[in-house]
Amino acid sequence: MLETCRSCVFNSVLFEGLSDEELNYLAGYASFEPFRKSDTVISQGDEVNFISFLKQGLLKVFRKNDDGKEQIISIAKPNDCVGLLTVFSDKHYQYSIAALEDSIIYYVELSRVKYILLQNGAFGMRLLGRVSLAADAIINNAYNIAKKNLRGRIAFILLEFADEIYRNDQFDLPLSRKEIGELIGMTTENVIRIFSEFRHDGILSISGKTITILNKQMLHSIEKFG
Amino acid sequence: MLETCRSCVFNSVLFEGLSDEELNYLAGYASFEPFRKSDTVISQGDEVNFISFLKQGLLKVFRKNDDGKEQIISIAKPNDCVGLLTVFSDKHYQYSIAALEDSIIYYVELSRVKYILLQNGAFGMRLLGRVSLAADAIINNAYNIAKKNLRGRIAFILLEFADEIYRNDQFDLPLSRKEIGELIGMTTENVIRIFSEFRHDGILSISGKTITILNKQMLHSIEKFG
DNA sequence: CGCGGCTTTGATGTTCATCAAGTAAAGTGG
DNA sequence: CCACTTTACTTGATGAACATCAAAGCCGCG
Repeated sequence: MLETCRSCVFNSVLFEGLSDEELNYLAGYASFEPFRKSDTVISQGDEVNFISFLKQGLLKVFRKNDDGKEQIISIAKPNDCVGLLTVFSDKHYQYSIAALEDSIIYYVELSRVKYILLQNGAFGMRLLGRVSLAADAIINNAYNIAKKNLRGRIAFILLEFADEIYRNDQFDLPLSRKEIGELIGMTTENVIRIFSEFRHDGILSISGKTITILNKQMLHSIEKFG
Repeated sequence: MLETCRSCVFNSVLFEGLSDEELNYLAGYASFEPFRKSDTVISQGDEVNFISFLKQGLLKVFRKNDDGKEQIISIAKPNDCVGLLTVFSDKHYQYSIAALEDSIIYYVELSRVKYILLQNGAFGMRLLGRVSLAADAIINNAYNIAKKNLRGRIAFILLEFADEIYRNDQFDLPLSRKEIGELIGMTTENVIRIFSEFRHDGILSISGKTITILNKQMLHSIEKFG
């Protein structure tokens, strides 16, 4: 298992700098699990026993509002440590997580991570950095989206899918129109309306879930000034 | 200095569990600085060399938008570790900080904290918990405010000042109407309009900066359903 | 005293959510 | 595999919430 771990991205992201002994201690109890599209990975309220790492696929992190509506907090992409932020602040997950595509998740026992944390201060410092960065990203994202108008928000997430997730100007949306609304805080109807608008303006070509970005420059300026 | 430190809240909040030796190592190079109302404490871009702790007073943490407008991220109150979140993720502050009231800030050298972090894993674990909690709080706050309507947002921050900061239903607002707008994402005009509305409805009594909450129950239900 | 920033109120227009209604697609059970 | 049900998608009409613009009084400060 050690060799596999050393070469796995999980290692390079989170566990770099650990000794072979430490890595073995973790790896011996590491595991992985495949999920099918739309499977539930974690339910709000579940006990936090593992650190989870998305090896392959795409997840949505979401929670239920007071009024019963779902709100998507973030999209996890490959090589993300899922829910790293809450692992150290709560014994129970405050969010649910579901697979948007077929996914593979690696687990390492949290108790073992904590054990090593106590021995190895440098590891703790790296973790601190990563947790802080993750928090910064979420906070920045939330503020950026909140201050944009609807067209700007749609442009923003389209560019995110194209540039950050699929690295291609044509891709299949892994989210329904409704879910997109839940992600960027607007109604389903307006998501559709603005998609149509962008299609009429020749910015997008849309066929069901398949999106092709035709005028990226325009999309960028809508995102910036929206 | 050791005795002072042991009894200081800074200690109980962040440095509990450290040995006398460790605490001395930090305390020997701790310092404090008083600020007058409206003084700048930290400027966006400053190098992060210290962990700062607000002993007394009130601060605003803010940043400039792309369009030049200021946006208030959070209000720091006594016993808060100011900017704890960015200390471990960046070498430079991404936010500016200014004093809303006369304040006293304690500093501990970051390099010394990091040195102890390397020696003492338990300290790292506590820090991780605190950083995660701070992030959770900011994220929750942002989402909660964003989904409220304007009356709900005003109710929310009035209750925050009354219950969390001043612990009194009468208090002097430390923020201008404009700053309140920057804090909860609305225009100055609408802040004023809703203040007036609340006054007419007998919920508040307003005299310049001095606010008295007359009908707290009403305010709570506006905050909840807004 | 006069200037600039803060406060206040009113009028106007834009943006967005909501409601309604219909079509298309995707599960589901016989 | 087909009828049936549900869920997703789409467009239009309407109204509410909110920003913007305008104008005037107020206050502190050099």
